[in-house]
Amino acid sequence: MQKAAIERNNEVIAAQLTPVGRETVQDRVYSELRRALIGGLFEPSQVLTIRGLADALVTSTMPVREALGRLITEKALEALPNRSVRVPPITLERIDDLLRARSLIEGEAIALAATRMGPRQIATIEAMLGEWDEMRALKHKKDIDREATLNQSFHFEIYRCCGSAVLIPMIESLWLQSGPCIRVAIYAFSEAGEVDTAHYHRRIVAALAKQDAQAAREALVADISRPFAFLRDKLQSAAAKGST
Amino acid sequence: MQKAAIERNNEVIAAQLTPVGRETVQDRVYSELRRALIGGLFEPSQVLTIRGLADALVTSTMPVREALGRLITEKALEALPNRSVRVPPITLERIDDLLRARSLIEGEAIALAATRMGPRQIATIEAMLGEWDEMRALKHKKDIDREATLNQSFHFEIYRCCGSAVLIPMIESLWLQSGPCIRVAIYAFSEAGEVDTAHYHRRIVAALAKQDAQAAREALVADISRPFAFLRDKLQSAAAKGST
DNA sequence: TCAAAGCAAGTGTGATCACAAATCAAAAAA
DNA sequence: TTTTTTGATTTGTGATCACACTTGCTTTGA
Repeated sequence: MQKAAIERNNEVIAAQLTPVGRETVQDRVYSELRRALIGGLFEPSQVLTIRGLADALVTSTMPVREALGRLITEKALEALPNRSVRVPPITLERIDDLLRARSLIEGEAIALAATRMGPRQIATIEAMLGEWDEMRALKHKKDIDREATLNQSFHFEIYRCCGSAVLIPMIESLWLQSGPCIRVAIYAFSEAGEVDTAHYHRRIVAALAKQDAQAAREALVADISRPFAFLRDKLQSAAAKGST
Repeated sequence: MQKAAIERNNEVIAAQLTPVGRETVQDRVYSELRRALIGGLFEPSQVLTIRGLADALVTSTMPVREALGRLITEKALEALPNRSVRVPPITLERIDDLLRARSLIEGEAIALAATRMGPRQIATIEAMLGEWDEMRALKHKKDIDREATLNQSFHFEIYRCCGSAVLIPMIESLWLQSGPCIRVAIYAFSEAGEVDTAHYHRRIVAALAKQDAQAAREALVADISRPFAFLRDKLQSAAAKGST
């Protein structure tokens, strides 16, 4: 019986081949819509149609409708009584609500991560800090998308260390919900003279390196509060102008 | 022009008729599965098939598969690599993880509610306390389902007062995830001599009546910790027995 | 001129079918 | 007896179709 030999041979093969995976169309549609939502590619209050998205993504309606259903249950999209779906509109209450929830949960996650990150993980996020500086050095083209992606990677690299399989999906859901709001603020930021995001990230890294959970939490809250505060002011002044 | 008269007539009609609503089949399937999950009707690790559920619910596969997809994104169900779906198995880590998340978020929700509940709302949950006592008075039949439903109503009546449209869906998601676990504990409770749930609820109501957010948070954490702690012990002793 | 009725295009929902992958059982080979 | 292979059944996925509801526009009537 050559069972052992066959087994060994299979292991050799497995070591050289990378798993091809078996992603469904629905998963791709879902991921794509997620990406678009977090990245703020859709505007608040914009309505989405199944057939429209299916055409844009070059598939049939079936994967799209299931992906939309999933996004609706995550509150990333909103089902109108007319059965059409739209990205939720921005309101003052919603902004405050989202910021409070994010501070609470992401704060907890980073506090947990602070006690669990080893030098290996710290090095990873420090490298991201460097990457950020690099990007700012050749700042002639403001690559907002790249900035947003890097920011996201930075945060989730940390959250992943919190060791909670329950908190992380909740954080993802919160990013999904605040994506369209945030993007509005990001655009405004880049017009109104850029604030130094890297500074806030450095504070976070410093706190994590010292394993200071409380400081990390505070630094994080300061970081995520900025776009919300900015957006809040913008909305309030717009409302004031509109009412006069 | 009799426009005003017609308008008035329509109002009269509207006052007598109750809106018929337009719930889709998918919504009903989703609600039903939610109810079953929170109520612990499915066992941890149990696998569910689309066609099986469709037969059980007497519909076609279409509404079921979309409902399942939604429940998977909420982590109420789990998608296996084989593409079959099951209710997530219980592990020690998961229990601790769920309890921590629930304490954090439901604690925050009740703290917010404590400052926002008026005498009207307090009266409502006090009435539920009374209903509980009533039920315990004629305790000859242990109606576990009714107890669980009442417990759920009690908690969500409070949470609804927190004024956060973001936190409440997260809490619902957490109940969905802990439902199958909790049920195991509940059954064990009713065997092993019932602990007085009403006592914990009374503590919560007392704290809320005094608008004492911190006390309310602590009382709540004590309340929701019990089944988790019980389940934790049970699992640990089972593991100890299994390994010897 | 204007409001209401009627019509047409568009949209979501559910059912059914085709196909590929997985699972399980029986049969064949070692 | 044990392992492998083969075949049948089950299952999830995606496409397509039929139907009902909504929406926006045109036409009709006052």
